[in-house]
Amino acid sequence: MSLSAFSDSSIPVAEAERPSARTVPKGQQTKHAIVQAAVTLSTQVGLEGLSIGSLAELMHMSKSGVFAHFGSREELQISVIREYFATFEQEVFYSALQAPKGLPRLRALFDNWMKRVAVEIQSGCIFISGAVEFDDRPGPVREALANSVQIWLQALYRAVLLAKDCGHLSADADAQQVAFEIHALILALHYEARFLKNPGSLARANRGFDDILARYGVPGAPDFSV
Amino acid sequence: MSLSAFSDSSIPVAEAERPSARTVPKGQQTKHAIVQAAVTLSTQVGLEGLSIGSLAELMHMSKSGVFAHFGSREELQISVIREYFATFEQEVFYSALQAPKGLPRLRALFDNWMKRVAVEIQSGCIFISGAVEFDDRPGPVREALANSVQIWLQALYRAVLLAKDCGHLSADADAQQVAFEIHALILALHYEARFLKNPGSLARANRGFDDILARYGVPGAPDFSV
DNA sequence: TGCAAAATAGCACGGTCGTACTATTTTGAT
DNA sequence: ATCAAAATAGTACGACCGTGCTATTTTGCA
Repeated sequence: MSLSAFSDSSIPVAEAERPSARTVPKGQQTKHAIVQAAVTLSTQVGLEGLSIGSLAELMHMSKSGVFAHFGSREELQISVIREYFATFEQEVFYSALQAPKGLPRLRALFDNWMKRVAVEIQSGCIFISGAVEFDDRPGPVREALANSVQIWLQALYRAVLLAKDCGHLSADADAQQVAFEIHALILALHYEARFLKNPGSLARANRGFDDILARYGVPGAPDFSV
Repeated sequence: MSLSAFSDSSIPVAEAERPSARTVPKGQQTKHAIVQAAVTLSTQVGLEGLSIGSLAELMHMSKSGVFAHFGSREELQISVIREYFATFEQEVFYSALQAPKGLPRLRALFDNWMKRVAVEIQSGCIFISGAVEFDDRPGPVREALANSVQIWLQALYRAVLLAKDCGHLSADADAQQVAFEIHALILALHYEARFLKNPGSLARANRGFDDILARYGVPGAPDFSV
């Protein structure tokens, strides 16, 4: 009936999108759209708070319609983690590779990370909420989550190492220690800004990073003491 | 019937305890015992994961029996927060007041905190899990939680200030910044040790603290460069 | 255009949750 | 020992959860 032509809200969102690349099956398109929505939802309510019912409602689909794409809630959660990690990798890691090796790249890494967290102060971060939700719950979800984080922290660690190799950081700087302290700053920023709503947290995280560089940095290195 | 004399497991735990102080009503005793159990449970599954059913089972009581003491789940959660904060205050804060003012007391504060977190790596920390669970959920529970944390962070901040006043920390040290970075170290320790199970986290948190003191400490101050 | 296959919907089940209501047991002062 | 009050148990309700099952609709190649 012609009325349905006006009820756009009842149409699955994927249907409204450009079918950019042909030969890509419809189901896969909507699945991707579902995962995208699930990521947004998870940042707000956590991976545990993510329910198939609320996700279906958000997608204007039936519960079973959503469910069929994943086969289990765990598989949905893992898909969310993978998608979240992929965009994190893109926004923070790959985009920092454009900066010159050494200290500039390390700073780009941190700046990109800070940019993300600044947004996540409003929305939430799956790597942080997920860590709390799954620190005591073994299983594939926990593994996927821990794996993603470890990969990223390893990348950060290697960036510090590279900065040492370039002579931009003191040779006796403990790279693991530096990475740990950078991670610490981000976690404190998230905690104090998002939960406590303390003003000035962002500036303190930035200053903490500068202090680390001041401590281990080598005078004359590029991008030193900004 | 005499059989009941052997079924100790069906007796509420509070009944088995010494009724130390007379005139203290029975209900209040069991309520306290319930809160204690609820704290233990909450450290493991979070304040959100805490359910009246599982708590009742743990206490060998009926759901309604437990429920009646609080009137709502929120009130139970708030009781848990209060109790948790009270023991935190005792273990970390008050017990550090025995140390001399200034840097020694600040170090005692940090050491006590570290001692707690070292245990909570196994059990969990309500101030951290609660922050994630309630960062987006307004209400009395969130308020009770944020209040407790703010009080503690204020105490930490004042301890840094005092160390400055005593001349143990450089006069141009930013006390807020120092407190922020100390908090950051604890959060990173909890994250990397409890969730990622990275070895060496404890040592890195300790070393981070020493580095802070080395950065702002005044040579000749008591307890300097341990 | 037809038609199998893929995608989605509908429905039901068992489970857990918080909590209201009522009944029973236990407490403790007299 | 008595007996009101306090503490605890029993039961039920509606809501939401994940998920299995069977229809129905939609897709996209022949």
